[in-house]
Amino acid sequence: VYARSSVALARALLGTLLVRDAREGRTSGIIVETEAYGGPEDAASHARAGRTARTAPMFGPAGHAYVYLVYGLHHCLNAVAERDGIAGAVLIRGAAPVEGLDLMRHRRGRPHDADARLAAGPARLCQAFGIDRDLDGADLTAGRALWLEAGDAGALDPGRVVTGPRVGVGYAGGDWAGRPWRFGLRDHPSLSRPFPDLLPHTPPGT
DNA sequence: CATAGGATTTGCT
DNA sequence: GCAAATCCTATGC
Repeated sequence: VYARSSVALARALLGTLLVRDAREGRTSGIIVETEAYGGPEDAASHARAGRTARTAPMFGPAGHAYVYLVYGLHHCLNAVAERDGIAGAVLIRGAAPVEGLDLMRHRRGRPHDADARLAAGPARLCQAFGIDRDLDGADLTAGRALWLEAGDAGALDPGRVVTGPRVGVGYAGGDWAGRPWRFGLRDHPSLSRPFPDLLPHTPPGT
């Protein structure tokens, strides 16, 4: 299921249930926003520098977690795609909380946040689900600490799926920053941020 | 070995 | 709207 292109996997993960089992309890949520990242050819991907100690999981077998620390204080969760030896991963950017909302709120330490915002954003999601680098490389198909369930993904309305440019990758050259590799459910309250309005395509520089 | 910068979030102006 | 928080990685000398 995971051993396909990161773009295909990013689209497919929408509507699936992300489940975290920890000592403090169980938390889960429906994934509503993802982003695809490629291999060394993708100037916006961590794999752009080739295989390193940090990015090794991206080059490993599909269905494992790639968790990294960003800006020195936030964690982000990816599901590894592509076959073993080929780099590719899907950043999980937002989920609609289903189970363990109290635990999520406690982990977040922000009692007044709306339910839908508890895991809206890649770093908020990791904080709400209690995900850190201890889970880097974890097997998401083993069903132990962290896994994905098909759930009622079939109930997802394909007409609600929208795409757009990936977030925060403006440093990437060429057309990499502009590729519509971000996927989400239109107008969902648990998006990290709105998708840009779909406008008629205009050539660059106009 | 030194240093620049980041797949973010939050709080203040 | 802007900048701080904060640390690890990647790169260059």
